[in-house]
Amino acid sequence: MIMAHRSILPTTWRSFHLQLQRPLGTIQSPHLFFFTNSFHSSIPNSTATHQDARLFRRKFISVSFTHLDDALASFNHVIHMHPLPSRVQFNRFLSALVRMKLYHTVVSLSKTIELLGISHNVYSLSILINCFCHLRLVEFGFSVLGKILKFGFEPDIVIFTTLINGFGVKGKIDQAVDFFDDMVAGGYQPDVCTYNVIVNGLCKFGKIDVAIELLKEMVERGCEPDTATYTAIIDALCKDKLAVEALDMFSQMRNKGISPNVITYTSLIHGLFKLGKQNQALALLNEMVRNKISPDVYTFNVLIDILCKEGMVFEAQNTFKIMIQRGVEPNVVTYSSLIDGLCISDQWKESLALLKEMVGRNISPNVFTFSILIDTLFKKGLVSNAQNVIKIMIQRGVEPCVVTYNSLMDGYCLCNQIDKARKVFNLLVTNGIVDVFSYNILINGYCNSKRIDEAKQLFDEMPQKGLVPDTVTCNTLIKGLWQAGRPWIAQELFKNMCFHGQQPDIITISTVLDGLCKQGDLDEALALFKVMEKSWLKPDRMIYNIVIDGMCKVGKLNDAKEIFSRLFENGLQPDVYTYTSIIKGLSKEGLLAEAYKVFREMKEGGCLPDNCCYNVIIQGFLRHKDVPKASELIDEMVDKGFSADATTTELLVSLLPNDNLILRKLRNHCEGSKGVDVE
DNA sequence: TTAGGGTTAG
Repeated sequence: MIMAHRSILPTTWRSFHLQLQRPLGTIQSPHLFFFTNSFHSSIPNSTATHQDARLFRRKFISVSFTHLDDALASFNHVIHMHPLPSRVQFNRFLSALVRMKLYHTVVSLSKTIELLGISHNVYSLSILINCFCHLRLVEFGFSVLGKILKFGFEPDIVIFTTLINGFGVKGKIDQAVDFFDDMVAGGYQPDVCTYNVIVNGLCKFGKIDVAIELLKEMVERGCEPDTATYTAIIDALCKDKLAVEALDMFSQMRNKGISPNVITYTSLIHGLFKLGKQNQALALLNEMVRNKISPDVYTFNVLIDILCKEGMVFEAQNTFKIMIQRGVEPNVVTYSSLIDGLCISDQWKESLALLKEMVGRNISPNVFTFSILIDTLFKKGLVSNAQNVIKIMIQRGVEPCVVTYNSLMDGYCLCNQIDKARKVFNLLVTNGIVDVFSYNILINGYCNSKRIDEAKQLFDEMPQKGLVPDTVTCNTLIKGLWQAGRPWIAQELFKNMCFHGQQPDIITISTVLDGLCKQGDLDEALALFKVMEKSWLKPDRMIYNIVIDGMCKVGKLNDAKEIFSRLFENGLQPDVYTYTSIIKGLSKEGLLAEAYKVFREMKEGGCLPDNCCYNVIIQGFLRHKDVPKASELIDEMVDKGFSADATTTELLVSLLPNDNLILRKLRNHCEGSKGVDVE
């Protein structure tokens, strides 16, 4: 869908770039830290001057840092100074780290601050709860709540909202709702943030309908929804591919006088792009800029990623330049998307240069960045390079995840080291992180190595691991089973797959259809073909050819003719295989005149007979003892540089004396072309 | 000085 509109994209993108390049009046100045390694210039040391110390203190108090290293340098300075910053100042500092999503760091520094003798207050404990919740450690958050109660502090709605969110982050939406109800029963009035946490939890859990109901109820309960409420729902609708509903919700919020912000626009733009609605997405982007809402790092990341996935890396790089010109600092996501784009378009050297650049700018590659690189290396067959990158990744403290290991498995399978892939797979099982992708890769590996029993065994064990085979799993195994000569099991699997609402791909269907035709199960094949014609997955020429050939082989010529005419109705053109099947079918039934007519007419349809087609028609005439017509066609065939196949030769030998002129001609031709043995 | 919504890999 996205590809279909590609031709209109560049012009529209140029106009967007021009829009963005215009000054908005409120453009932020670029962060100085972006171009310098601020960490090294600010490491505390014994020679630091009194002026330096004042600078660090000021930096700490004004929380003017953009990187972890920079923040830590400030922190390490102030904790050695007298007097120590106040609890309020430490809390401001920790809050800044929370905004940078540095939750682990906050937990660790909180302990340090406490050890310095700075006692907690309700805000610092609230910050700590928030960090535990974001780290999916809601239970730790509750133990901090215990501490709050022990200290005699009164927990407020902010703390309860944070804990409700903690359940939501872990996907425990029922517990989130229970806790919300307990809180209301305890006399606490939820505010818009509390509702938003529940709405977002419901959305993330796939319960968008319930979230929309809650949106309506909020008003009745005296709490007006805000931009964040609508944005959470709009984003969920987009991710559920419900673009119309998302746009409807967008107008609904504006009609209520609730203004969309950069997050709302980014969600919608992202969703519309993903759904192939480029024009609408670009219109919104322009509208957003017109409304003086500046695209931020998330917006630019969405644009860069979409451009990269469209293969428009050059445009993505331009967008990256504009982003920097506008003072929006790229992050690990920006770089990962660009690296991915460069890898996709085979610009391997450029992607490594970009990796170097990001490290130089103090942006650490994460598990996504490494996985992109590793996957590309494996797909290029550079196994040892990929293994080296995994080592580097581990050395840098980035833990490989199931995606990384799946790439490793796929790499081993690609170079026929299936047993090594199995070892990795077993490791994933032991660690409880094996997923459907892991199974798909290994099943495919076993199928390609002709170890179909192991492939089937893996497929059968998936439910025990709590995994449901997906379309790829089924398609892979069906093809494997068929190639391994197990058509019945493959057919059964195919039926189960359709029964469970999974969509087989066209290759799987053609494999199954071909098998059914070869078994002579034409009724089943025809039924499947008819279902396909009515479905979204329209039969292609290969599918038509399989069915027409099957019908012709069993003499169902009327059915074959009907399907042949439908091929044109569906905007497809027959090829030489289609004609050959029909000619063969007609000849077999003794309808030589008709077969010959089709043979001559196919040229008019822009399709020339090939070697096989000539042999088929010649065999038809020979089988019906029409030697003059056969010899006329043999002459024509030889003149065109084709030769007789084994069956034609066999028929000729049985029909004609050994020194026949036609045979001699064929023999001479075949000796010249070292083709078929005519003796 | 404490809470909520948007971005990257197979």
